[in-house]
Amino acid sequence: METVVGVEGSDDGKFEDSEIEKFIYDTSPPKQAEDPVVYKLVRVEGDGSLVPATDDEIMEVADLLKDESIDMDIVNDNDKNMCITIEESSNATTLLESSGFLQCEKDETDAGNIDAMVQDSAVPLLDNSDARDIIRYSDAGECSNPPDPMGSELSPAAVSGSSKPDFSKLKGEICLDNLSIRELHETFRATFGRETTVKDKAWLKRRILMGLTNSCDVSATNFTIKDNKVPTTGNEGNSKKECSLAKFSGPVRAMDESNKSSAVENINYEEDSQVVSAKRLRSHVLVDSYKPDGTNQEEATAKRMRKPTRRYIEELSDVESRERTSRLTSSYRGSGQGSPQSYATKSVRSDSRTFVTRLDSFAGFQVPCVSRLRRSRPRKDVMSLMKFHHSSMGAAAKIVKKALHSYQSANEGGNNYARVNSIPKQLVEESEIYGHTAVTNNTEGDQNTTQRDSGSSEDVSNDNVVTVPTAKGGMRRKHHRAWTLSEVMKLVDGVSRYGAGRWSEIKRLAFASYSYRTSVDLKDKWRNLLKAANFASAPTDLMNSRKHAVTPIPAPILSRVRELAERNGQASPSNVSSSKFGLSGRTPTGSAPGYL
DNA sequence: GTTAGGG
DNA sequence: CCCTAAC
Repeated sequence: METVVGVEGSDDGKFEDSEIEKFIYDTSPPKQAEDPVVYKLVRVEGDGSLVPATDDEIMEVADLLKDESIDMDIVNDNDKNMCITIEESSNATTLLESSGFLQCEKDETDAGNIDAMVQDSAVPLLDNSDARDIIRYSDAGECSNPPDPMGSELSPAAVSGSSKPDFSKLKGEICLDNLSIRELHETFRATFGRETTVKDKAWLKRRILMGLTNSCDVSATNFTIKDNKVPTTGNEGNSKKECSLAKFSGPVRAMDESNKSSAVENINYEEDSQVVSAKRLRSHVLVDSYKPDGTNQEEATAKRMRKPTRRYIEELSDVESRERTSRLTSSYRGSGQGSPQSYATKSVRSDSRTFVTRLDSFAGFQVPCVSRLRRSRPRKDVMSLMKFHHSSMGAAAKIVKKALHSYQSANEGGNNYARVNSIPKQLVEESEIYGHTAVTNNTEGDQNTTQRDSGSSEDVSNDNVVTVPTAKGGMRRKHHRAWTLSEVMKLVDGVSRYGAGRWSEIKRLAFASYSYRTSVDLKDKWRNLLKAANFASAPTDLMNSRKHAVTPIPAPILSRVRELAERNGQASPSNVSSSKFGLSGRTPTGSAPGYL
């Protein structure tokens, strides 16, 4: 709690680059701790008594894993480095679930051997200082727990080379070094609620630190642990030590007290913590930890969080756009040299929406700015917000920026661009084959694409972004995604099933896998189909005549569309002239023609 | 948040 | 496909 509070206190909202990095790294610990929390909870309690929410927790974990795994697969394919975690995480989690949790239960059964168990479980992990493993573990942490202290202690560098580890390590050593073995034992007891016979100072220290860290995290977020502790904490002096230890945990958690942006997140965290329900906590943690999957889950959520898309901002002011362009160019060139912030910004700007989206989902941050769904145009209010508070962005925006940035820096391998760029491509490809898709040029995309690789130009079509001159004189970006036959068929099918007009339903049920097709898109497409269908039917076979039709829709489908339209009492908008006069005549069944 | 329509 | 008005 203390830690959190401290964070909360800061309202600044400003972050430095370094801070950002910290932020990113820091975020992982909480989730990591989570599992540990459970773990610990079970074990400790077992020592003294029972294991309450364990089942639920497990279930939840399983669910979470499930969800994650689904979303993550894609990510993983794209970039192993970036998403290290995701696919593997699921595995790891599973592993943990089976091994860790089960183990815990086992421990519970015979409390006598707890010590041994602890040793067993703890030591191996520690010894395995393989960076890769640790990372994996921690990532899995979303649902499982990767002992933060362990990771930091053993292989600081392993954790993406952040500087955090050193800090924690240092602190921990200082705290415990002054304690005698007896004191260590006491501390141990206070921490774990049981005695230990181990005489090895180093081991004790390690264990305590570990335990405390976990417990601290827990205590900060969850009451359960606290409760566990309470019984054992009766001893005097122990509490004191705990406090110091708790302090220690603070840093580990990595929340920079001066870091305002993270503060926001923390606040939420805390709030949830108020709720005893572990379940809730869990879910929350996931959110905070930037569950990659977030995007996919509820578009609505993403929408709310997102910050106005660049393009909108650009559109708002010509100056801005100009600036952006220049910046983009320069930034791109100096990707390695520029300050991190500029780098991040640039990268974000440079790429198309898809990219950003991808980014967010991959990294697992919640990037408000762009939802995975294609266009997310800012609401009016948002725009206005941006306009008026240009200099002082909202907290959310800041956070996003930060997250993005951190993400970038985390993956800074020198070739971020290439990697990043590849992501969108894959993504696009995942859903469909765009063999016949019209290729538009994507100015920005091309730039990036070119850089990364050759022969990727085709892919760009996925994220078609075209600049279109507007009446105002500004340029507006328009992305186009040709409707594939399969999509059209799905649409038709959906309409037949759920009825025209229930676009959201159709979108949800029939187009669940097409994130880029919104209900509005469906509606528009249907409108066009209707037009086409009526058009084709009335004259001769216009369809055949126009070989260059943008979307060659097979006659059968069109006829089906017509049929459906009729069934639904829809009339073709284009045929107004004919239907104008024959309101009653047009519809055999007598249903309203639909247009007046 | 959805839909319908106009641009 | 974008943007809005209505609901």
